[in-house]
Amino acid sequence: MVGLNIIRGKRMPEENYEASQLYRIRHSAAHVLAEAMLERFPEAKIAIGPPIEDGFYYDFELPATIGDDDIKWVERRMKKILSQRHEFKMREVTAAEARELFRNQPYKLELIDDLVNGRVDDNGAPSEDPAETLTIYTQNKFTDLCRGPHVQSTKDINPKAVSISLRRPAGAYWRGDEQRQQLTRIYGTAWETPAELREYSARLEEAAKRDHRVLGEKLDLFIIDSMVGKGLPLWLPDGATLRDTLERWLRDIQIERGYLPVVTPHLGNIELYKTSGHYPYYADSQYTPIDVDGDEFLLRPMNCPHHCRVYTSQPRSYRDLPLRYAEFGAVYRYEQSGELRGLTRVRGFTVDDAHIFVRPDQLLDEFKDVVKLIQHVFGALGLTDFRARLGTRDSESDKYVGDNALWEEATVAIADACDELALEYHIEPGEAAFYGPKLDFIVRDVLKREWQLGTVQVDYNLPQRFDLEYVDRDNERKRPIMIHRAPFGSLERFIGILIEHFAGAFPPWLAPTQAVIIPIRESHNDYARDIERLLRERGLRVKADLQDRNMRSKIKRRRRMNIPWLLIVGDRDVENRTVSVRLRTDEDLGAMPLDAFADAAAANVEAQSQGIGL
RNA sequence: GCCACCAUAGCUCAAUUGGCAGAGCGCCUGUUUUGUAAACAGGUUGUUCUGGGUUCGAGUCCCAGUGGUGGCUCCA
Repeated sequence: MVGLNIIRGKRMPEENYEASQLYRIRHSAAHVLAEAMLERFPEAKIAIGPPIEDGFYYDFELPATIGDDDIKWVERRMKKILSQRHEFKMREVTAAEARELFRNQPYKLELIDDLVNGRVDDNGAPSEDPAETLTIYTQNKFTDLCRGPHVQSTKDINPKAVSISLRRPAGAYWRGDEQRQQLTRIYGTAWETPAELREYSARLEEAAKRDHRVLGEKLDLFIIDSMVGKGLPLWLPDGATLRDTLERWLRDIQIERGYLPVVTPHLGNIELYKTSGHYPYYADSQYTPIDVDGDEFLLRPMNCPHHCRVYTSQPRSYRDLPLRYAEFGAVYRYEQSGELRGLTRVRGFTVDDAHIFVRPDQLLDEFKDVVKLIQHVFGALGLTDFRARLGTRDSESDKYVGDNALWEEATVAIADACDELALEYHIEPGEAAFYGPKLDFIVRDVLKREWQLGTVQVDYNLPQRFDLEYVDRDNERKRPIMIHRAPFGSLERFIGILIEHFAGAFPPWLAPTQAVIIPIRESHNDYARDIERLLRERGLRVKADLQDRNMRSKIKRRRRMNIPWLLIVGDRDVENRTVSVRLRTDEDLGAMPLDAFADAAAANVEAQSQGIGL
């Protein structure tokens, strides 16, 4: 097969992955998978089968639905082939020879055409250079169009370190194009040694336990209820407490930095979105208009149009800028049902939005301040594993507003700000917002899916479309520039990622319940209630567990809920006015004066410590 | 939206080739009064996702719908 890595945007584990033995093993395993599949389904059409992170896949057009039995059969057959010794033999062929060899394989013929016409290069990327020769690889009875490299022979692949049973067959469009044939993709994983395969399986199991959808249910944080609707999460009290804590924290930070609160409605007249350009450009992700007394209203997909109208509510002077309008604004977007996933992809979400209106001379500093704010937010939460992406306009697409000069200016401004902050970023064409380029902060969830969280965007277009102005020092009317920014991105997605990041064990300042008081006997209940009251007065989120059950079962229950501090109180504690502190890490700190605990806990929360030590 | 798979008590799961729908946890009642991960006893819990069909008989087989999961496409 050709090395058509249509894994756009997905990172390989290492820079030199393509040169590694592991890459060859996986590439070769993909060929063996194709060989076994052709034995099972001789009429199958083969597409492509590259190595990917942690494994490989191969796409097929199959004559029938594939079942578990087929997968098992193919896996057994692969292992059989791998246990024999078959060389991977490379041969150069002309295009004519290749067409003859693959005359019954339409996908291969299409690839051959593209290669010789120079429409794609070996990596599947657009290319100007026609390929001069093609290469094929043969092992056992299977030959594939492929640029290699491969292992020398099947004996270089340990059958015990290969598995194709990992995932069920999946649909995938030919060349990633929704309009084209849907193929059946079979994923496999392959490693150099069985021990590595076992580690990988263990890693998957561990990841499943951190899944925010699993923890969200276990910790009573949120539900997604089918009667309310897909992609519309309901926040339960503990989840809402976590969310509220984050909101208040960010709100305070923003007030310190001169942001001004605004509150605007979730609907707007369609004229608002025609003016902003959302209506045509964003149509695919909007809900159909709602008829209100003969006018059409849209559930808002973004908050910026409303904030632009706040700006125009008064004449503005150059002295007023920068103006920073902040709102935790709920937005609604139509997402295809198959794309919804827990809290990370929903249909209604809250953006920790702000729109900053600046003069041109203020743009760079203001942009840098925003990036620093985002870095501060990520840093405070220990989110260090992210990458910064500069999304630019795709020159071939027509889904953007505004002329090139403005886009160029905005893109340069972002790049300059990053350079001045020594922030590493990479450029991805086609990832811009429809009104301007943006800098995104991207993290991965437990299943290694990447999600965009924080974002900063520079926009010259909406100010123009809304005819925003300020009166400058020289008494001329000038156009402000707009910065759109959201450090969390969406509260829903951010918290989803945060749940996985902390594996549900939140630092005390975020934990919905920070401490539970567990009386040893019923006679200690009054003391437990006293402690509860006192700690609540200190601003701590605590509960006295007064249920009629024994202490040990209460400990077990609360441990499961990842409560940072358990305060066990018995006769000795009542007498000495102490609490016996047990940490969620199972460390027993022993008895400590109640006031000392209150001080230490309040200090820990105040400092937003990552640890739970006192 | 597309391809595939799945759906049994609040949760995790069982139910032989189609033959009376079960267990643990939870919940309720009583007994127990406990010093660091489950005291004991009894009780309760069902439109087997929904609607049709085949059959003497359907949790089990067939069709349609709904919801979920994995993947593709798309995106905060």
